This record gives sequence, C-alpha cells and structure tokens, in this order.
Amino acid sequence: MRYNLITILGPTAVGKTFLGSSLADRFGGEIISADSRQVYRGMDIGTGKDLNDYIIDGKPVPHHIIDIIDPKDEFNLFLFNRSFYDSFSDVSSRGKIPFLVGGTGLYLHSVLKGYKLNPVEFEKERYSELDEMRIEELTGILKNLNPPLHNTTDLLIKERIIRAIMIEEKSMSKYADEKEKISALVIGVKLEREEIKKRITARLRMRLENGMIDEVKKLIEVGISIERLELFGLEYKFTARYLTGALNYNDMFQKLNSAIHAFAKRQMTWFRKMEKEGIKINWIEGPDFKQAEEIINGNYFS
RNA sequence: ACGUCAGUGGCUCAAUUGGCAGAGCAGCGGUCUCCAAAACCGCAGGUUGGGGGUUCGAGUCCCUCCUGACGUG
Repeated sequence: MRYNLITILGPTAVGKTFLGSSLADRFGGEIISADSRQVYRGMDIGTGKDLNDYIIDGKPVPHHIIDIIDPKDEFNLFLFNRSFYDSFSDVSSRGKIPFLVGGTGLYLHSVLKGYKLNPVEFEKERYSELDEMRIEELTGILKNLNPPLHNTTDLLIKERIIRAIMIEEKSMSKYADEKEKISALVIGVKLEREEIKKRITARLRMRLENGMIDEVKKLIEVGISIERLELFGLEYKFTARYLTGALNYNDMFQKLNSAIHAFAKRQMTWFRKMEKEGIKINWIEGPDFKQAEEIINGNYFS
C-alpha cells in the first residue's frame, strides 16, 4: 500500500496538535489542519489554537488552513475541501509529507472518503427568495431537482434545505473531478472518556484564566454578532450568553463544560462510523510519540 | 427533648378527590456530502428513605423508625 498522507485524528483535548507537529518535525512534514474553528483569525483561546505547538525544538513547523479567514466571513465544508487539496498538492510537490491533523469529523471524512464537491454561488437574492417559502414547498423543489443519493440533507431544517437546493441549481462541475487520489495512513489518539472529561474541565479553567472572555468581548467589539457567536458553538456560544447576561458565570462554566464533553462524544461517533465504513484507524493510547512513530515507520515507509 | 416541614432516577423537580411513577439536566448510543464546536434522532436509568397498616388499588391516608432543614426550650 502506497500512502500519500498521514492523518492524526482524535477527540478534543487529547493532544493531537503537539503530537502532529512533533511527528511532522521528525519526518519532514507539514501540518494541514482539519479544524473548523481554528481557521478564524482572532479565535485563539476558545479554539485551543496554540501556535507554540507548531514550534518544535525552536524550529517552526509549517502549518496550513489555520488563521486563514476573518470570523465575519463564512467557512464551510467546500472551502475546507478546496483548501485541503491546494495545500496537499503544495506540500507534496515540495517533497514533504502532508499531515492532516484535526478533529472535525465531517472535514476528515470528506478527505478520507474523497467527497466530490462542486463550487456553488450562493446568491443573496435567490437565498432570500427561498427563505420566504415554507418548508413543504422547499422540500418539493428539492425533490424535483433529484439530488444525488449521497445527499442525505436533513429535510426538517430550512437552512439546510435551501443550501441543498442552491447546490443543485448552481453547481458547476469543474473543480470536483480534478482531485488527486488520497491514500491515508490514519492514526487515532484515544483516551478513556473519564480522562478526556478531566482534561476538558482543567483546560476550560485555563482558558478562562487566560482571557477567553476578553477574546469574545473583542470579537463583539469588532462587530461579530451574538447570533454568529452562537453558531460558532461551545466556548463562543456560552461566553456570549454569559456576556449578554443570559447565563451567570457558574451556569456558563457548568453548561459549557458539559457541552464540550458531549462534543467529544460526538467526535468519537464520527470515528466509529469511519471504522464501520472500512477506514483503518491505528489507535494509540494518548499522544504517544513513540507509538505513532513506530506506526509510521512500519507502514508509511515500507 | 418537643414541634413543624421535607425525603421520588446521578442531580433539580412533576404526578387532579388515593387510579398505569413522569419531565429537564447529566449519562450512553446513533445520524451526518457546502454554517458540523452546527443541527437532529434514539436508549437506558425507580422496591417513591426503611418497616408495618387501611384499601379492589398507596408516592399520596394512618402508625413507627431513620435522615435532613427550620422553630421552641
């Protein structure tokens, strides 16, 4: 088996980033991030974006798809996917090994399963036109467009249906079939659920001490709406609720903590799904450099 | 010591005049092809503090014990 990508995945708070950087440093690679929130500039503490993790023994490890967009602008699966293939080609062409590192299940899945996504123009006029319709009308339109089988878009959520319709109406198949075939060696970082929870709680305390609330305040000051912060989820959602007075400090802490625990659980569901689909994940216990190094030596170079 | 109130799932609480013990949160599992840290779905969990009694039938009424809070000495 000839691999052309190494993937490090795992739930939040297990130490993926530092492990990934160490491995990239060791094998002469570069990091391509698969994190749907670290793409935003100015969202650091709440996303656990620690740029020091990308410095190994005083040497910077090159990383991609981090800090690439303003929080005001939209990022999505398509943009991630395109950025990934751009970075992948770039890194590979320079003879470096690409390391896809992250925990966003959908993004990882899109690479590991080779999603074909076509560029779509989300025109505002068409959007508001559709937005005025009722759900029943929208599902009718979508059914008439006869979407492809893999499109299992939730038919209960308006936003989702509108997007699905616009994707069908506007897609131009140009970019999708030019992608390179990905063959990934996948390493999964695992920890006991209880251990993950302990780390999440400790990490949340640290984030609060390190200015997480000020970070969100700053985002509000530069014009990020509360609705947008809600959509970012977790740290941003609950801190915003605290700042607007919807939650007191203690409730914010407790509810956010639980929400991150639930998030880690959902991430594990993604990884189990991948395994059921036949993706081989080489699990290691914690961010163990030696174990990961052995897996790479024994599989990637052979 | 006496009096009053309370005790229901891990937690917070529901449950008409006695009539199938239920929710929310936490927990666990799942879905996922353009906002995915999102959005949604499902499962499990109980000898109603213990014991006795009344009743066709008790979380609910009676007795007793235990535990807790408050009040009075």
